[in-house]
Amino acid sequence: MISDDCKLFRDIAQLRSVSRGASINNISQSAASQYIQELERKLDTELLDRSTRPLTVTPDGKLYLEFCRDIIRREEDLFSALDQLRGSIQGSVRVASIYSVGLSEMAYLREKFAVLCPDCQVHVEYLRPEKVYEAVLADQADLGLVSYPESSRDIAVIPWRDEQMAIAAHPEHALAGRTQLSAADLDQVDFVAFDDDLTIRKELDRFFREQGITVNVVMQFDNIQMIKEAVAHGSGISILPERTMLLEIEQGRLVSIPFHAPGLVRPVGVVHRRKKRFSRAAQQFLTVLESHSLEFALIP
Amino acid sequence: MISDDCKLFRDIAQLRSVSRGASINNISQSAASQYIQELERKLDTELLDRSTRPLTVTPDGKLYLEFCRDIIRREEDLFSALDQLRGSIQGSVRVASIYSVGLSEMAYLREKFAVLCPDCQVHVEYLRPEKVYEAVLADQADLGLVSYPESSRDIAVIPWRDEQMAIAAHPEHALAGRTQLSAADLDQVDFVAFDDDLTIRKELDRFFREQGITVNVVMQFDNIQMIKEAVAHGSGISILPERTMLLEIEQGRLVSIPFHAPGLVRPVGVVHRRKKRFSRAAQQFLTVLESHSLEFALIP
DNA sequence: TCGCCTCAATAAGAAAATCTTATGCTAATC
DNA sequence: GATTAGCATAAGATTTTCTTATTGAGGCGA
Repeated sequence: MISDDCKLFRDIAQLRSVSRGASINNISQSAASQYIQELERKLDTELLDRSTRPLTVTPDGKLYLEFCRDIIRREEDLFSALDQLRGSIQGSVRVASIYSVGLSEMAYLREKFAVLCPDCQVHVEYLRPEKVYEAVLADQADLGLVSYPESSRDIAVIPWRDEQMAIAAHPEHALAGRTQLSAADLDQVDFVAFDDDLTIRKELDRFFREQGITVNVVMQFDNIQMIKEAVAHGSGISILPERTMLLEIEQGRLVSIPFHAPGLVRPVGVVHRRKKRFSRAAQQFLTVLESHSLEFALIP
Repeated sequence: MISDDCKLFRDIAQLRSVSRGASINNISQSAASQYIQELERKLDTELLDRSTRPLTVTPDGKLYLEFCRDIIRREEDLFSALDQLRGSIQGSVRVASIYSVGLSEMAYLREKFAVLCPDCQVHVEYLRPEKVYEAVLADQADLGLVSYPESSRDIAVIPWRDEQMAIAAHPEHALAGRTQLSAADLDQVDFVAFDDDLTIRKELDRFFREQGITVNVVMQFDNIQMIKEAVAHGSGISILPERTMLLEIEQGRLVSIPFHAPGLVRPVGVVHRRKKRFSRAAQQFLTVLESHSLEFALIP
């Protein structure tokens, strides 16, 4: 450490003895003597007056002693500041999430995390999907929760869960009473869709094509919230991750109709910067996510 | 210097480049790289994030950067403080003198010194002879002016001048009219002497003995001032360094009578601590003293 | 996506610094 | 003036630091 030399000088000056200062610092008397001489040569001054015994500290030496004490103090401050920073960084995880991982689910995740890692902190920020990637890339978030996660050179993906999709319909809708629907039932239906540049839209389009049906896209939005609003307003039906409708179903604003559509799931994953080591908190949060996806393989 | 490492880190962090930081500090890129790694190992943290280009300073690195800047600043402060101290010490000389080096002569010495060394300062303190030695030994004075200087283990002597001795008499004294006296003229005269533990007293006693005369010691004092008072009061004659009487002669309170007494001089010398190096000012003051003793080999 | 360029990391060994042991020298003390 | 304790010095070993040469990786333009 930078202050080792300072400690040696301080001890020698305080004890007024080269040899005792040396032994305290676990070096030979000779090494200490040579060190002091070298120091005096560098500073071009006399720090200790060895013509008396015990030696005395010259005025210049007193200045230098002050300097050394200061350096030692400052290095200690640095260490504690680093410790604190390390603690707070290691003990915190910043999560950027898309909106559709709902508030209530996130609250549940936080609770489980708090049990596992009581001294840690989670910061959750809800962002639009592309902003989630940006946040992760810019190291503004340690973990990103996105649907249809895509890896790239700088982004790695940890799959989290595949969300079951279901029909979303207004309670009064013609299909609302049905307990089970097949794809064929959706042919020519009024449909509230995702924007056509979104992966989920492409997946649904592909699904319809495979099933040989066509839907009548009456509106499209770039987020689930607006789609649910439109469906609740009676503009048409839609296909959404079932768990994202739970609140509206409970409120009687929507109904969900299960339907058999193998492979029609929305994958959600965790994205993170490649090469970045996870903080302790981030590792714990991942553990929570993992156990959560097992626990609620379907709908909680 | 202690802050060399700090400078290297500061430059690397500021320039966001290991290689440029290295070249600024005149070391190879490799050395700088190894240094940073060693530093990170010691602090057990990552200071620079090399996964991006140009590299970025981590939060820990920013803390360390602050630390480095602080150390650099403090070392600069130390240097300037040392310079200042050195300047003020090197530019000052503390002189301890016996009283009989008169005020007017000292004023003259100061003038000559001021010409030779305009940025320097002299501190003169008048002390009794034994106190002069003490002051020099205790490093409270750089130079001591004493008569009959004695060297010892810790005290070295630089002879300065031998002061001519003359008879001091009251203007009305029987001998006052004489232009030249020999020792025989002093036989049985009333004499104001120095205390018998003083070297000058012993020297005079030896002189009288050698000349085969006896004086009648009517009073004795440990300092010239009192002797002059007694002589001026008419208590008797005395033998004093001629130059110490100049003021009283001018005032008509005393007369001095030259007399032939080879070997009867009062040596005055400069004493100083052995091994102690003279400050620049002290050296200059010695030069002044030397040239002064040549200039006024006798009485100015 | 492929070179290309720049920059950092690493390897190996040279150079320099620091340290140790052994011994000499000096202040302090009696 | 002899002894003791403590600092300085010498010589050489050890450790650290540095350099050159090379490898590996990010950034960038075609």
